[in-house]
Amino acid sequence: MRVSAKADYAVRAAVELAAAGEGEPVKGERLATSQDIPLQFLEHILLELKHQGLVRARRGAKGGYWLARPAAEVTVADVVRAVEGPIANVQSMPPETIEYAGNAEALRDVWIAVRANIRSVLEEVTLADLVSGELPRSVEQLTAEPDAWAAR
Amino acid sequence: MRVSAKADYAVRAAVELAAAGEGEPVKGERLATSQDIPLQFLEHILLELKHQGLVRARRGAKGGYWLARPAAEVTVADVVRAVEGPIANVQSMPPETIEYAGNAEALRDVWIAVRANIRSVLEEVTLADLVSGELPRSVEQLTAEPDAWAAR
DNA sequence: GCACACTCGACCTAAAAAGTCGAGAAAGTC
DNA sequence: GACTTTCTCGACTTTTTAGGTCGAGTGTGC
Repeated sequence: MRVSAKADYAVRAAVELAAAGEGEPVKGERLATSQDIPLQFLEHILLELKHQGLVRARRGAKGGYWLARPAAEVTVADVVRAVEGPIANVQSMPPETIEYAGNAEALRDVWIAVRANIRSVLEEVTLADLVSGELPRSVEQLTAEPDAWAAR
Repeated sequence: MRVSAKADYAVRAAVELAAAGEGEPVKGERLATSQDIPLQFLEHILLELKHQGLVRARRGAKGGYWLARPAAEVTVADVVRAVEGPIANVQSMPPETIEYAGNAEALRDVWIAVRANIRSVLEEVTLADLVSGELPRSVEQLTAEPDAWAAR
């Protein structure tokens, strides 16, 4: 139950693009240094984001990357899915396709519930929220509990 | 953002032990066949559960495994943590220890919120719930949304 | 035309996940 | 007390994924 470096990098790069606004394209190298991500690896990630239609790019002098849509219309879930595929799988299978034997039948519903709860965060937060630092109230409420900050 | 086969196996085996009740110990082989888990791999998992104090075991004829605590007092989170360590890490680091640069600062709070939401499911559901098939209301509500069953 | 910066496939390494093997040690049975 | 059963546990193998590198292209702007 972990977030890969790739997904983390992708979101951070996307946030940086969101912060840059509509003006000039941002060079890969600047994204790499400002978020401390290995450049070549980042370019692969940006390419995937481009293939998924989240990002656009132009080569050459004055080239670079920019968001294909307004930052307020791109959620964290969009970015994570672009590089990792469907969120929250069990053994690389979507939970709703799994058949559990006998006593474990109800376990499928647990994984479904977990996935729903993950989505409810990632699909609510947009890149614009991240740039402004103001998260949706439902998400802020979750981080408000001191318990949420305890390692476990 | 995926659940490993190991964690899935561990929970299923634990549910099977919960279903067996307080009577005789259950043999590894029976757990393996009833939940269709490779025996040798399962034995490693059971050993980890034993080391974490969730399960007890006895060797020899009439030997087998059983739960160390009543099934109603063991949550899915307990089992998952026993085999996978802390739930929901980013790049194998707990989210609260990560420092994000500049524009990505708020991202940490997002991961914290995700973790909190995962916990809120896994810490609510006990092995007894799974055996009976009756999940806590808060969890049932999550699975009630048709949207929760859509692959994405 | 030339420098810049993305494009993209091939490749690489390390670690983790998943699973197998086999010797040994405790528990019960006869 | 020999024997069988079943857990114990380290060592090993295999497969997959994560994470990262290289280098040859190709479009763009000046």
